[in-house]
Amino acid sequence: MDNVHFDDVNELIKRRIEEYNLLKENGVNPFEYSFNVSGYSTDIISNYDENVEQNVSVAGRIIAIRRMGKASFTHIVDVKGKIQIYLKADELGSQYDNFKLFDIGDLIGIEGKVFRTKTGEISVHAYKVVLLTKSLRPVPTPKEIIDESGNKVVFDQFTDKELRYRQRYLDLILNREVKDVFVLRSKIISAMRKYLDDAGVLEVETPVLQPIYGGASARPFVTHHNALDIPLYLRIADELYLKRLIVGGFDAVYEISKDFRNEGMDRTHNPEFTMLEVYVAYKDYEWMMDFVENMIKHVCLTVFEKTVFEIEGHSVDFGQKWQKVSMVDSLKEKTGLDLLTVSDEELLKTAIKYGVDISQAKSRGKLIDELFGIVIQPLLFQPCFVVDYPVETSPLAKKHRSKTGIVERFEGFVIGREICNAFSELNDPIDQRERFESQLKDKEKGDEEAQVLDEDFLRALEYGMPPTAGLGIGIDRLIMLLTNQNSIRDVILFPTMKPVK
RNA sequence: GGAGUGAUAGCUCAAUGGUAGAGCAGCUGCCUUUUAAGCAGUUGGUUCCGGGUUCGAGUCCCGGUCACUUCACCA
Repeated sequence: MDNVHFDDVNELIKRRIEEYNLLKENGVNPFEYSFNVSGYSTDIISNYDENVEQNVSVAGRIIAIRRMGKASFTHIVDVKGKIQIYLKADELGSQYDNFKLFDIGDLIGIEGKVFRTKTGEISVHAYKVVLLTKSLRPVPTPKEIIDESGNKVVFDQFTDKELRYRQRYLDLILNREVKDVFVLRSKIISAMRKYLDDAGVLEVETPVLQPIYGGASARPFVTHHNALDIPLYLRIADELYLKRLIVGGFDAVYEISKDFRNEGMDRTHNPEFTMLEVYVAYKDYEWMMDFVENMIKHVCLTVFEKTVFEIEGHSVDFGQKWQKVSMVDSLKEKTGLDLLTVSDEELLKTAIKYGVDISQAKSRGKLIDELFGIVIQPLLFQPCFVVDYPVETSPLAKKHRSKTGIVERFEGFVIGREICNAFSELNDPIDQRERFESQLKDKEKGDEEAQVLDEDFLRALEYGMPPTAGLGIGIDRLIMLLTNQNSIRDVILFPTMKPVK
């Protein structure tokens, strides 16, 4: 005991260490090396056949114990779910005595036969029970019942959000639905990869540490490389590197990776987040619209086997053709303002009228973005593509082939939330240089998120980039939508937290 | 960054400015098909941290920490 170090020893931990010592005295290894498992809890239950004797071996963590003297019931959870175990003293002998020293939280292995109890629960009648890992910390003990209407009711649920995020392992042990969300997250990303791979798009990896950050409007994290003695930035987007690869002759590439933006945190923002970017040569944004639409539909069908989702009270159908909404036309319709011809003064006046905070909007492009966000965005429930963005808001997008002052860009929206951003990529290096220079002017005006000029990227464009369609999808937000989660922290396993103390 | 709300036993929560409590978990008994098992008994507290007011502070005041909600910014 004296050589045991816990930062917060209490009676419960002391008792568990005592049990750990007693078990060792009984010749039990409290930290076993392996255990052969024949199947998982929920599979055992669904494969039960009362006419066939089935012997199984399962392993899992004890979440409940009901001791009745010379017999006991315990529930264990494994990766798929939970199952009840029945143990009898006269059948287990010394193993039963050891079981008396087991606690909620311990990991155990069981061999036994499947049966149905008097009260109807399919369980495992153990003829062997071994301790696999002794849990030295008390695990919280929520309890649940199924009420008359068949709904699950949980008592003393582990709900403290701070503890759940900081100690996600406990959250995963105790809240089944949390694990389900992350399994879905994995499946969604797999389905996207499969779709992209099957479409002949090559998965690549580009630098996270960049001497010049670019590809998005955001403030970066800065770090320092000791040997080179230079600052390096954690990437805010993959865009400029992926386009260099298109210049290099790959004609379709994608990357799924973490981006980092040094900005505020809230329900929809984590400092590091997962982004998918796709670039396909010889295609334009019209082609990309069909591509996104089909990819999302494919994900819905393979992971959820449906295209209609109930999201915040709205029935959203990812199976229908996505409607196109023109930013310029819709704003003209609602506000009477023609973005293409309006003067700066007139734009400012209208922005104020609709409640745009002009102290934050440093540029014309930002004002237009804000105005759209307030006036039109909340109206877009069904999946749709917003098109016809003014050139000011999109420094990396190609000018529209027929409409002046407009770029070939679209953003996908679902129930008023943006889920993707794409353009016909700007590949004219002279135009690109002018756009960067215009961004520099915004930066001088105080726009900290304005993009910086990347000379090597311009040089790459000068060698010639084929016409290219590009796409970005914020994966975390897409997963929030599809799994009906209200906070980005509920789709990120270990969200960024401020350290305690 | 602003505003609001909150932090009490391992977990979930109570407590007019007046002895910090309950349920679960734990511990001691009894109990060989229970299931929020049951019955009897019992342990457990830096009330987030630091000041202040008061005869007396979990409670009121000030400062701080962390979280959540919301606004701003952004994806």
